[in-house]
Amino acid sequence: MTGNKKRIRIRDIADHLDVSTATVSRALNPNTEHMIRKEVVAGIKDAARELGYIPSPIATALRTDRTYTVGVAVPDILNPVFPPIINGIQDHLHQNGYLTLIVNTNNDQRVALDEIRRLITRQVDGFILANAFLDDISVRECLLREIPMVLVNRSIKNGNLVHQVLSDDEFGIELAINHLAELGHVRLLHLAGPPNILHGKQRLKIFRQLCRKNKIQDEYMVMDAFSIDAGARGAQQFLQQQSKATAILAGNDLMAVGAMDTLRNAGVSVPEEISVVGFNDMPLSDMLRPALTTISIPHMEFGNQAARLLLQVIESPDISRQLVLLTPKLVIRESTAKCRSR
Amino acid sequence: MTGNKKRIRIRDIADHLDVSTATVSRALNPNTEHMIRKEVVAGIKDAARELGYIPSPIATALRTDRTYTVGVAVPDILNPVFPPIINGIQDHLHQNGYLTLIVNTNNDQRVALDEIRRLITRQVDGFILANAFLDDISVRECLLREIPMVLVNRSIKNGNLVHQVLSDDEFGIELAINHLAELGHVRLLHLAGPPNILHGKQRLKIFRQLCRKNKIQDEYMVMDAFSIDAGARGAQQFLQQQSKATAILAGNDLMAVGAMDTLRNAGVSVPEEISVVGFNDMPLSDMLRPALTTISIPHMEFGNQAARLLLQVIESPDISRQLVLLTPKLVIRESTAKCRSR
DNA sequence: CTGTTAGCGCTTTCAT
DNA sequence: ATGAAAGCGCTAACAG
Repeated sequence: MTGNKKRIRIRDIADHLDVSTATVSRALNPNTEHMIRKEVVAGIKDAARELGYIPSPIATALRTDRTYTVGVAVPDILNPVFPPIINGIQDHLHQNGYLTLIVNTNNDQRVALDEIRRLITRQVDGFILANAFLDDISVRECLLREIPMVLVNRSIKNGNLVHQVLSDDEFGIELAINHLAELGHVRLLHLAGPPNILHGKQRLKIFRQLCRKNKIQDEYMVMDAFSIDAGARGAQQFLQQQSKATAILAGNDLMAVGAMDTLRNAGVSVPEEISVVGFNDMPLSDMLRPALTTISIPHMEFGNQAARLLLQVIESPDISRQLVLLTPKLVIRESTAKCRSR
Repeated sequence: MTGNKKRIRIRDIADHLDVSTATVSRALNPNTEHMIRKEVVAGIKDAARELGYIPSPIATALRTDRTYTVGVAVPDILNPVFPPIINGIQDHLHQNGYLTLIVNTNNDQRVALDEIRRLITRQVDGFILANAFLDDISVRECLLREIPMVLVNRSIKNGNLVHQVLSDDEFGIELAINHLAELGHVRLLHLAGPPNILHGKQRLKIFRQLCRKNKIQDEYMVMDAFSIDAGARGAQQFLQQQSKATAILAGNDLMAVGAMDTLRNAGVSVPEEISVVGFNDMPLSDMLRPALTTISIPHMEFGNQAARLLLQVIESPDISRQLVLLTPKLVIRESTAKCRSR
């Protein structure tokens, strides 16, 4: 009913108080507020409130080249690990006045690059990438253009080029292997993720090292995705090969889910015949039957830290490279049990 | 290495070819391209490519008041139903050159309103809201400000005021009740969601109607959330009350998960002793044990349709109100079985 | 068909 | 401490 159509601009406030637009602008900006007499500032703020002034972020962006938005790329929003990470990122960014632009890349580097470029065109102030491959063209692009960026959860081969927030995989896998060893398992199978992704390659490497160190027989299969389907295929192969392993360490929870499903369909019971350990402790992993024993990473904290780091980088682009390593923990549930050698 | 610092603007192309900026602008805009001689257009496009011209969406937005961004609000990104809906939305919007701004409102109307206002400040062209309460202040705000908006999955009391993409709950619940009736269940319990949300109120109402019509004993509990926890509490109450119901129709899958967990912990087996039906067919519901029988809604399609509708509304704001009703289907898995009266 | 010109709303020299 | 004025990059009257 109130035909309150017109947007209030700085000009309106200025006219209203008979000062210049420059003065209004300065009074309303915390960084320049000190340049203006206190009383004047107060008057301007009052008028702004009174008139219902809302600054135009677009005009500001055009003028200052800062948009207060950051782009976030995830490989697969359907993977339950990512929503909590996104949540953590948004929480922190939001509190600091930033907007979050989320894009889903479907695990495809080309798609990712396209999206990243679109966001660059939109002038985002920086990126948080959760979708990095070991050799990643999007990361390279950002590096080249010197756009503030932090990698979360995944990273690139040459990690010292970038800021990163990662889980301490070595520690995580050690937890898993110790747990399994204590249960009497001496022959383990690792369902590894794709070798072009950090966790795929690194977890496998650590797995093999630690097995050797602990005198445990190590088997492994390198799968082509961190998905339920890949886990299922891995388990199928495992059954066909008549492997002697008594426990499976999956590359992530989704793979664990797929593996358990296949084992169950084949009449192999978990954990009685085979123990399964996942990685991530994604939401709902406690609601599976058997509930999944897994290496838990602090999802939200991942997001928070990544956001915090990025804002730091945006403020001081030349800050030295940072690596934040978050410590995982073992969550023992129902999918692991004492080894009953077969 | 290429010190390619400077952004190429329309001005640069114009100078390069000795035409005016207006001509360049027109040549590069599909809607005005026809005003310019073909050869000139070609020349301009070539030069643009050659010089690496990237238009500034910010300048365009300032000038035209169109940002080609839309805001999407979800009540809880951790609920697995929403990621696929978001996916569907983004797919469609992206194809049409729009950017998606996703905000998570934690089921809180105040938070939602704040977020919506922030996005309005950022000049989004429209909203897709998946978080509506029956009486929703954010929806009211958008209505008041006449901002293009479509509601998806949830709606408001006075639905004819808004564009909506919803599931046909009546049909869905009918499917569920028929299924249960065929299995011999004559006493059903509905775990209803909060009555201030469409699905909470509506599904309960339909449930009661259809039970009456089918001569089925209806029981129900009204819970305060569509969450695992609420489902668990509902099941607890169910056990304490020593209800005679032999099947539970949960308000959504999360509630079903919580209920099944509680039943299992109490030593009540699903589906042997109690059948459970969910609603939504969220990702992973097929990986639960027992795998969840549920009413499946086409998540992606929800998103697609909502996006399609919104773009339509943005183009023609005065289009008549639309309601898109998507048909659910019953997915029978392991959580329902023949009634063995207790 | 094309050019001239005037802004969109804001910040920031430069001057006073 | 404040104001005048220029301009970020683009589009859209208006004029020819």
